[in-house]
Amino acid sequence: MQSRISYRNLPQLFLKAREELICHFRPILNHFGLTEQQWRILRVLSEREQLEPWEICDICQILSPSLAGVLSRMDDMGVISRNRVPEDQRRVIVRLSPQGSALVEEIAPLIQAQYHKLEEALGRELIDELYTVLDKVISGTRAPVERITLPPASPAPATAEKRKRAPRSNTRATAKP
Amino acid sequence: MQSRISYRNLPQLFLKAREELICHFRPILNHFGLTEQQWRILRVLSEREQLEPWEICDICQILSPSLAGVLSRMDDMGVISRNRVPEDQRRVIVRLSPQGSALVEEIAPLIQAQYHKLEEALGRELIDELYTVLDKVISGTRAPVERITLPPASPAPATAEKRKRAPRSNTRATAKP
DNA sequence: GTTGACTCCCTAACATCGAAGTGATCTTCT
DNA sequence: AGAAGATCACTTCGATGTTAGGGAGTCAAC
Repeated sequence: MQSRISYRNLPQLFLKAREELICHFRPILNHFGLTEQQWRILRVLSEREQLEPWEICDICQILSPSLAGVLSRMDDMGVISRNRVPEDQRRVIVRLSPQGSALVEEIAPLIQAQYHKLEEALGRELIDELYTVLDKVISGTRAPVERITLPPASPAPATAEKRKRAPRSNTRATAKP
Repeated sequence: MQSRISYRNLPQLFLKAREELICHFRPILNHFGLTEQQWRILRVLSEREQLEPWEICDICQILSPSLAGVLSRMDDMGVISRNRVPEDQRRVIVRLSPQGSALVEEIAPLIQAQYHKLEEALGRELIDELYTVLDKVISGTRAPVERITLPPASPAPATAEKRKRAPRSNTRATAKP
């Protein structure tokens, strides 16, 4: 039978390409005890002054449940502040603290420098091409992608009980003595 | 001061673009109780017959610690088999089980169909462009990217104790009674 | 003014990521 | 043979991704 997929795994290629880039920045962030997500938030806050959580979710590609923990930790670190909106007690305003601003000022030049190195290695053209293509994929200015219809549910394989590692074979052990 | 970064956040754009694609496939995989990583592994195994864990890590962009758990669960599900290499008891061979092969046969046409819809919406040219650009980024056939040198360690902000949500303001509460 | 729908942020539970480290096995050198 | 070093899968720990659901606040219809 062998029903093959004629397309290369696109999401996977994205993952690989992204890793190829991010690996040049990760050491910088680690150096300051920051995660990638935390930096994304810091950077956006430094450009937008104040944001609400749902905006951060949208801009930074972080799901709401993740963001709750991330913001909580950043608050504890003292790099951001969270305050309820008086008019609507459901909403929250997130800002950089002075500490947070200082941190961004300290890191930003390093990130900028690394981007420059990256551009030198990859070439200006490729970088521009990247921005262009990625924007095309992201912007919804195109025909909506149809969803295929799914067949009736095939029962999911049984879930686990106790997991075990690959068993050792006794080939050698029994042969030894 | 305001040391700005003149480059748009490239890793983030990758994330967004990738999400824009993967969101069309996630429902299919969820329908069969599979995660994205599990499917990546299944797909690769269906093409390569047998692989060792480190190869899967490399091909599927999964870190070794993650893979341990993933393979363990997939083993429990009965879709793969793990066996030690007799000649080298450190190594492990991973294969599809008959169940696993059947599962791939069941899912592959759906994935293929969704790719087709995707190509219809995005356009053949864009898809091809994507493959080309991503490959350029991935393939090491270019000048190595230099690493900037890091300044001496700035002490990481203090870590957390107990986290708290954004405090409720009492504006309304105190004004009410 | 109370109910019901809705929005927003949050928690819970589980899986994965990312960094660091462990144990067992194999290889090489002495 | 024996010791040092390398390899490989695995584990540990804290943070984040994903899915599902809960609690408080707002708004509109009744």
